[in-house]
Amino acid sequence: MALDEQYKPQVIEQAAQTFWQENRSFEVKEDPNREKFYCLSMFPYPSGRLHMGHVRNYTIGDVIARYQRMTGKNVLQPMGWDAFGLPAENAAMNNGVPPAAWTYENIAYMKGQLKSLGFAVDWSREVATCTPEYYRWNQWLFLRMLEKGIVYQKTGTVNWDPVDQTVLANEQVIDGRGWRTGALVEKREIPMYYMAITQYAEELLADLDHLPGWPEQVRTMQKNWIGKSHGVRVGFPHSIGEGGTLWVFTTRADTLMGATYVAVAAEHPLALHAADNNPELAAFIEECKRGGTSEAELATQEKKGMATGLTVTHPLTGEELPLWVANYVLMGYGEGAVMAVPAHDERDFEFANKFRLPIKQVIEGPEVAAIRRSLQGGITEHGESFDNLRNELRGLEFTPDEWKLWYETKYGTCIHSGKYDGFDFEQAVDAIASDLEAKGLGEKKVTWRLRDWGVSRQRYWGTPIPIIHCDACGDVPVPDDQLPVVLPEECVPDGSGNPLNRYEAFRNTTCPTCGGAAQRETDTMDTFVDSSWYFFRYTCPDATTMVDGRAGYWMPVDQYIGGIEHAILHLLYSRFWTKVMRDLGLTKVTEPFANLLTQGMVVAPTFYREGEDGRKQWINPADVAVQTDEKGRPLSATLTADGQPVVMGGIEKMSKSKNNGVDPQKLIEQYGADTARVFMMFAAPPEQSLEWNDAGVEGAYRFLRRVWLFAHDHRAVIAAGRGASIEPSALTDGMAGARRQIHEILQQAETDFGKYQFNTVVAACMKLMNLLPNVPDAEARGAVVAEGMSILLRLLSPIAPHITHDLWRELGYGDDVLDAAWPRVDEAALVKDTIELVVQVNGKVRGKVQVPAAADNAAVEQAALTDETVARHVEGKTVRKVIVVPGRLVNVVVA
RNA sequence: GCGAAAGUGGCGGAAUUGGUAGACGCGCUGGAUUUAGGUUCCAGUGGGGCAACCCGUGGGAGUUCGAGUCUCCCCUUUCGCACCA
Repeated sequence: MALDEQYKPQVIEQAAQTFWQENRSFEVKEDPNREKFYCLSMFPYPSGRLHMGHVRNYTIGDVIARYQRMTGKNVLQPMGWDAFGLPAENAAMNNGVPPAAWTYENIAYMKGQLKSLGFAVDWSREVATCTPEYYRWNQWLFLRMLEKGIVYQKTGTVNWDPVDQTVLANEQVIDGRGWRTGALVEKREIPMYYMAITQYAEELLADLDHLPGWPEQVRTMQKNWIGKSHGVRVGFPHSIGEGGTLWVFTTRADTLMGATYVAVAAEHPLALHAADNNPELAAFIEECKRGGTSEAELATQEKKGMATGLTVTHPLTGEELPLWVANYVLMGYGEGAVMAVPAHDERDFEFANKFRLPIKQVIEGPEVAAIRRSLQGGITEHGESFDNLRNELRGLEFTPDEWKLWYETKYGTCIHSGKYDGFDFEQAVDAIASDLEAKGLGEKKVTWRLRDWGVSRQRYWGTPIPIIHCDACGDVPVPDDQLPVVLPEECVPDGSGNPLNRYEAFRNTTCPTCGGAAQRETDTMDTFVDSSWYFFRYTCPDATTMVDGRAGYWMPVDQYIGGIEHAILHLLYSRFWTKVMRDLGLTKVTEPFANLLTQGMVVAPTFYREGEDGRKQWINPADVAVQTDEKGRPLSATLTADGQPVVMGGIEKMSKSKNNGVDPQKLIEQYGADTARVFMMFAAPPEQSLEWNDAGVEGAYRFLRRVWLFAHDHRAVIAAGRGASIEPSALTDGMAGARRQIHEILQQAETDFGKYQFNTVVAACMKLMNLLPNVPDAEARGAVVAEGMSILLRLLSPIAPHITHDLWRELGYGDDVLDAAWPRVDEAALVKDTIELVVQVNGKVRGKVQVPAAADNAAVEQAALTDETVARHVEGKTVRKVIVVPGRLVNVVVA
């Protein structure tokens, strides 16, 4: 007994976890007679240790899984490892250990960490993507997609480090330079395999409307990413080289009459042709190749361009338009060429303004017409009349604001457009498209922003692409009976290219078709392939095919939980793979994730000192003391070790680079898993970012200890009251009031649980805990306290499973709170005789009145007007109307 | 640059979705217990004012009897941008 009275999380958590393990509490089987619930958290990359983001993600998932189980569902919650990827290669370069050994070691350690958090995971279904048993199905499906024409080959642009002679990931390019060598990175075109996700663009877009369980913002982001746009393909005839037509795509064909030049990407064939006898242009094109390939980098770089000296012909006016090469036009996007309408496109305007290209207004909307009227006869900042200005544009430089004032009109009426004058957007597009079509120089067209998915990676630690290159037979798919193509696990990358290229035993093979000597493809697959279907494999991890019938029971995932940073790529690729699998007859589901919860980041304060070289040295918050004023406002911070000041760097995402991480392991050792879980659920709602706070952790611990101590102090009371039936009408007013509050809190908690708003669920549990010691010492106290405690334990059990597991048994409620029935509100406990109404005068609160719950509006009005303060504010004024919101408030409108 | 969000006390956040702004927790202040530190317990805590009251949800306008919530403009911060996962 004496030992019991202290809250010792390490002891009870160990005992609870042993109980679950011995009883195989979380291993589940398909049961067609029970409603299933597939609860899935995004699997971790085995980086070495869990970070707080993991802990938060898996705690949210675990709370949902345990809650759904208590509502009676057959709940599957699996776990596995996204085990291929770049960090393993980087680790190998640093410490000489092969990526495989490093990865498996990390998995073993992190699995132990996950177990110590008490997650209700069915570990018998564990999957690691770096095992041949898993990735053989990446290869198998790749080959099926190749057969169906969904996988194909073409060239793609990569970041090339000329010193290390290797391809770099975008992450490895810093300010246009290789992260290890510091060399200027170049763009390089290499052959790659692609997955034709654009074949599914229409369906991927349309099905977003059938995902009501996804956050609106994620659906919008995906919609914009897919980017369906209706426009016109326009041809500009030219006589460059052997002559031909330069094609562009535009969504604004109504502005075609305002096109004043045409720009192509540096890699465009016409640009290359023009450069043949123009060294200056050739140098410029070379310059455009510098820098990385990421869209953000390309879009924010300074706009550069150079005239080719060549022209193309405007398809409608016959006018000759200058042909430019511009770094803001991308070869891999659309036609690699654009028509430029500086008057009605901000980027074109900026470019035209810089290079003094003509600007021709062809659209006028109501806003601009109004400005024109106001300026009529007036003088602009440039000292010229508006109409003169338009004629003089060629010689003037404009600020973007000036341009906006005169020309920015989204949609309007065509002007200066010959036969199209007076047409609106739709009429102009229709007329121009049909005129172009008649000349064979254009037609209406739908285009997509979405591009096909390049899956080839020039890296070692990934799924080998199952292709064999034979001099005689070409590129030959590896036959199914030779799968998997097993990745050798002993290589150690050194930063210069893919070690598989030098690994003869892997590379050299025989051609499956002719039997002659041949070479394996050494590129591996993008790791997004691994994560695009792992949720299928969990349902049948030992299947001898890619998936089997068990997937039919569990899929789709009922609740998917993961970081918002995956809102587009991972989720889109997974949706695509699921549809491909469906078309191959492997599944009936068309969307993998019915409901999606995108959790926020874990952030923490940062501190630093500036070194002599001006570099910031980041100091861990654990080593810093913050001084506050008497209201608790932070004033300054000092390093605990030397007492000298450090700079407060603001709140940032927990990261190694800012040295503001908190190690979950230390937290668990100090306070236990339940405290960690309660704090994480309490400090913020799941979708918002969560600010780490050591004092807040203490608060969570204090709360759990109070629960523990109260339960132990009131064992006898609870034992006596447990199971006793409560007759609401026989309770004293005080007791009925206490019981009503308990059920009101339960009602609120129920709603919040349904919304997955766990921070207020914890708040509800705290309120219950504050209430229970104050239940009046009267008849039926034991029964009410026992009821309240059983509600508290059940509400809390998904969040703090260990302490509630222990207390549920200790207090004699049952064997296992895991399968206890979810608490239900007793409507009879909620009944009130009188209610309090707020009385406002002209919208300001002036008083409160008690009225019978059944009072009608007239009686309520009467009561409101007799309130002393209200009467004072109404006195001498005319009551215009009285608004009564039943059960809420009365608003007296006076004048 | 493009796309998507967020902004409420000293801090994390709450607000039945248009109806009492600040639940719950942290911090802070005062008190009790303790040899002391810690723990625990009690009280207070948006700002101003003796008070009546006034002000207050990033800034500015608007709709409404009533706006943190709806509409428009602006500012700031965060996430994603196709080879980090």
